[in-house]
Amino acid sequence: MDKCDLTLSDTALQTGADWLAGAALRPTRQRVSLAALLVGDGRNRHVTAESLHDLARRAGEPVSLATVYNTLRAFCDAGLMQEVNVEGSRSYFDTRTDDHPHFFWEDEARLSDAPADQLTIARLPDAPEGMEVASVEVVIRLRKRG
Amino acid sequence: MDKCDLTLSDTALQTGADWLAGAALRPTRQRVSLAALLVGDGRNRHVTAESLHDLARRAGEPVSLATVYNTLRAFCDAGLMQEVNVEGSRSYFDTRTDDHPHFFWEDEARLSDAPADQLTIARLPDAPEGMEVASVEVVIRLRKRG
DNA sequence: TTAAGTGCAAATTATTTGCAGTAAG
DNA sequence: CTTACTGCAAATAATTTGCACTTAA
Repeated sequence: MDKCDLTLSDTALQTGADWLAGAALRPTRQRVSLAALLVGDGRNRHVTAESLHDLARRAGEPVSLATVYNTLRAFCDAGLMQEVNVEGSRSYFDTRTDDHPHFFWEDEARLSDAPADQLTIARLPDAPEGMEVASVEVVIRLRKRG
Repeated sequence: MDKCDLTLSDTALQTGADWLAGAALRPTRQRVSLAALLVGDGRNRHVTAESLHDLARRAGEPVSLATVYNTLRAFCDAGLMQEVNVEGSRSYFDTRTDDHPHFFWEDEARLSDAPADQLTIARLPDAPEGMEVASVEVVIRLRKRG
């Protein structure tokens, strides 16, 4: 309930563990912590390795940065998350895995979901001969009005 | 005429120089060469720093990799090109500067324009309060059918 | 002449990997 | 037990930067 609570609730940890189990990933302490931070409240989350590492540290669940990288990679490989390309340098990861549009807040370098029901692609270019569409990424870049 | 010609034609160099002049960029030998390689034939081109560096070397117009990076950055700042985010690591640069869809050929790590007239976005999410849409990036990822 | 551009090498940033120790099945 | 995971430190990859030299205006 308390959004500033520093420790993960048991329900959050359980949700995280279930999420891992669904992908047959070994539920180590680190993975369960990260999973709980990512999906513990049932909402989608957008993180970078760095931001998730910070979240974990602040929740009192320390995990090495290398493990955060490896874990995010593992979660993506397992189909639990997807990588979103918005910025040349950093990589962003999203707990929602279907094709949906994103807002990228340029001044904060933050990524969030854009309301998918407000996006209508009436026509999409055909895939060239012998190719198929793997995914369609839509990123709406935002800046402060002024 | 010869698509395998190793040296830049005078017309290509002239086109490149004009392109620079349009943005009030000092036409150094290196910049004119790179500009000629990018827009010399009047068509859009999608490059990475590495690929453009290779192109220059093969055209007998050697430019240091650092200068290629600095120059691409300068061209973007001047509004002559735009950066396109498709892959976490590498940055891609496009000589076409309006919002238009891209194909990203995953197996070749190659970027190309998708036919813009075949994309129709009937509805786009509203920008959140106090924000405005800076750009809309659409990347269609392609893989071999199979 | 002078401010800007170039090239090298060194620095930075994001990410991955080797390997010894630790823990899950 | 055995194989996979973790964490550190070192390696890698893409890009940027400091600085002495060169060049366009």
